[in-house]
Amino acid sequence: MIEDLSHNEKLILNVFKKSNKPLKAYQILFQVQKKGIKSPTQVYRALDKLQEIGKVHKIESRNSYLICNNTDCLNKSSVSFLICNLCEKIVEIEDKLFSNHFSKICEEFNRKYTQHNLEIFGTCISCSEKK
Amino acid sequence: MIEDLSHNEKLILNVFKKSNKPLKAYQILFQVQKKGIKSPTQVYRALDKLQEIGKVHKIESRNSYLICNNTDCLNKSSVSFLICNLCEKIVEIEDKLFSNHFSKICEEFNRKYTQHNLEIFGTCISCSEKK
DNA sequence: TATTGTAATGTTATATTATTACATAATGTG
DNA sequence: CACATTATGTAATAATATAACATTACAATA
Repeated sequence: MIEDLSHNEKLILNVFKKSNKPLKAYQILFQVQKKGIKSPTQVYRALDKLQEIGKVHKIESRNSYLICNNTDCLNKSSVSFLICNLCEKIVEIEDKLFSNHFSKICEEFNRKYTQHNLEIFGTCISCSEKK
Repeated sequence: MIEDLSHNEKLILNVFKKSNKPLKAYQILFQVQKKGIKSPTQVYRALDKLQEIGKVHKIESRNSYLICNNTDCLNKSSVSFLICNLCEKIVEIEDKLFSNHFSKICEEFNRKYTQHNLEIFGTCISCSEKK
């Protein structure tokens, strides 16, 4: 629940809401320094919490973080993204299907599925048209 | 072709061959310091090349690198891994199927698939049995 | 309201991962 | 050999992330 976010957590969530783009931890830090947050630790703490509750996801290959606009994101820890290889625009995909599919794959390899991280790179329509 | 790897590239590929586990750049650096390699730059350069030719893949969520044992890996830039969430054992999955599937998803979103990065987390059999 | 326990914050330092920029050496080709 | 190209070496620094510990805020309850 967003209501019980702490002061710092709300601050940083707001930075995401305003930008609606993937952000890096130190970009966020620079944004909130005006508001009194001084150290990376504080940012990373908030990011951790926001990730735990599924409001923010990390894009591993980019070391960046993206707000989740799904009202109640299923992807607490599992995430699937489409990333444009040219302009870096990123879209999150909802994915019950993926989880089921990946669970089966895990079974084949004698593993118990817990979560996944999927990044699909491709050229978005506007970048395709620019050529 | 492995034959036309440079001296440093071969050195570092050998470190992977000996360990056969995911390695971090600075772990590699410590290993090869005996052999005269002194700086991270040198390691990262070799890693870049090894990744380009598909002999090594990066595991983004771990900032680590893994040798690819497929004789001629299809996954030059696309990779799919199973990662044990407990012991961190990692297995690479070959995946023509994935690429096809992800291409279709890209089409649905008006994108042209280029590559992907998939990390499926799950508990491996030996970790399951330990409980 | 005083006490006390917990969660949140603040602060400093440092670890880890990766790149830039530039200098030097080695190697192949005309 | 001369020259271009590729590989190496070297130093500095940027970018990302965590550890450790001090302080404050705040709610529960005696």
